[in-house]
Amino acid sequence: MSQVRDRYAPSPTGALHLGGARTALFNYLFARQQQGAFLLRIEDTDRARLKEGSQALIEDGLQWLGITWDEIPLVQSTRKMIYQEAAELLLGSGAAYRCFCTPERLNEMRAEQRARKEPERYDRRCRSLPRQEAERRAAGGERNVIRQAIPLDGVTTLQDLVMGIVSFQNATLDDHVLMKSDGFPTYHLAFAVDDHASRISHVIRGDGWLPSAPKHLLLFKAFNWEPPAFAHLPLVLGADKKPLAKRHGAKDVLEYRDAGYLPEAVVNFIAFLGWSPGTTEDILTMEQLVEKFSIEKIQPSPAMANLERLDWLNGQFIRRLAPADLARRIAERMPGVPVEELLPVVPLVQERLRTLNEASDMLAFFFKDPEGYGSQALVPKGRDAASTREALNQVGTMLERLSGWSAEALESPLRGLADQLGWPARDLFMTLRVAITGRTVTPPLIESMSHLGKQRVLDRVKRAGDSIAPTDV
RNA sequence: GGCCCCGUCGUCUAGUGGACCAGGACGCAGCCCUCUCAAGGCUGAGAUCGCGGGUUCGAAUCCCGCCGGGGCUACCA
Repeated sequence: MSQVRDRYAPSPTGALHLGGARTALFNYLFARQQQGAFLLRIEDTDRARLKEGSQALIEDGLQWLGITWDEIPLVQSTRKMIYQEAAELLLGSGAAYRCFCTPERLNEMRAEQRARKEPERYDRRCRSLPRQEAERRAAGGERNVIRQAIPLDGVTTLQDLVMGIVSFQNATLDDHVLMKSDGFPTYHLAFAVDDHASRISHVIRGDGWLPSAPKHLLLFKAFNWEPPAFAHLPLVLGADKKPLAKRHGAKDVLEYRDAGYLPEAVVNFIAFLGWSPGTTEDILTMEQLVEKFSIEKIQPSPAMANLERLDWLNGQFIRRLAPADLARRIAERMPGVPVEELLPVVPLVQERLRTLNEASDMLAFFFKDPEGYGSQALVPKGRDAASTREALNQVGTMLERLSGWSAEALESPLRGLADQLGWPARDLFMTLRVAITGRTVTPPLIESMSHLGKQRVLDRVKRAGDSIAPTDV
């Protein structure tokens, strides 16, 4: 079989959301695995819906995920002439015809069809217009569109790689518009012309296109071109069970980046939306996905995006990162903190993170003193302020005299002191934790103290002790 | 309305006639570990495989009907 070539063909009407990203990913995985080519095509033939900057946004999203394309993206709006020539070809062979019906007439026609509970379809009034007459009127400047002349009978059968065999009665198909009166092609024409021109072997796209797939097949036939293989992907649903694509406010993938998700995790997450390797493996890198991907394993039923799973996956991927790599990624999110200073403390939080953004909160105390303490937090349940202050004093004195400052050197003296005070170690540790970090949830205390350094620890212990107001005593 | 697609724990899924009184994962509950929180380990609750009929010695798996959900039905993609 000849080379596999596939593509992702978004229309630039907004950002890249998870559903679109998944379509792109599946195309990418398949092309890579088959050592073929993955292309990007910009479908901007609808001038009314164009959004400025959307193409760049989509490209940024794909690049962030590591989905790269092999050729310069085809932009449809630059190919107007080519579509027009293709339409002429169809006109010549009778596979298409000019239609002069006005929007008003079409509206009336549909209203009547609806009233009679008939299928709403173009009634083919212009289909019987003699060719010469149609061309004369068009040449005279009369507004017209070009419609596909669908065969009046017969069956068109699609061998879909995901959905299986799907058959359509030609009689139920509409003579839809191929060329608009503004000279731009509709999706259908542009799709066939471009996929043929790009020698696309596999069309992997959203299943919203399934109902028009027979028309596309018929178009290829009319051109006498070899049609590509089709794979229609089921919808991705949001938590509200509404299709992601249509859901108001479907999130841009770049928002996941900003929220502290790893592209590796997002890729893994969307790969499993409607696909699985057929084993119990659930953490796969892009390379492994390329290796294991197969269109046959794509589920034909819609998948709901379960964001709790993304959180878990992200944690898993964070844990698998080399500490230096993690430090670098965290540094990007903590302006003013150099990577070198993050390097030693990042291992303390690596297995506690679910997103990159949580790191700055967890690590903040290494870089600045706590804002202040409520004695509430400092004083353990069942203790009073006076004895807490006394405990802090004794810790200070003890630590000051300590010669070593490794975690090992710190631990047993601290436990010993707790014993001496008659406090459970956990209580003393909690008081110290709050004194040193200003929070009750932190990385491991002793190691944190060790990394923080003797002087800063002593300062904070003293400040905490002093903060317990005499009135509390 | 018409055409088309889909239907296994809350969610993602394994499963393609016997090894399935349905396996894994997320989430949830409990226990263990433990200086907090996580991570990790163990245990548990959770699916009469949408429903009803067939076919078969035997069906989540094949057939038919029904129901439910969704998509498309534009000079949008």
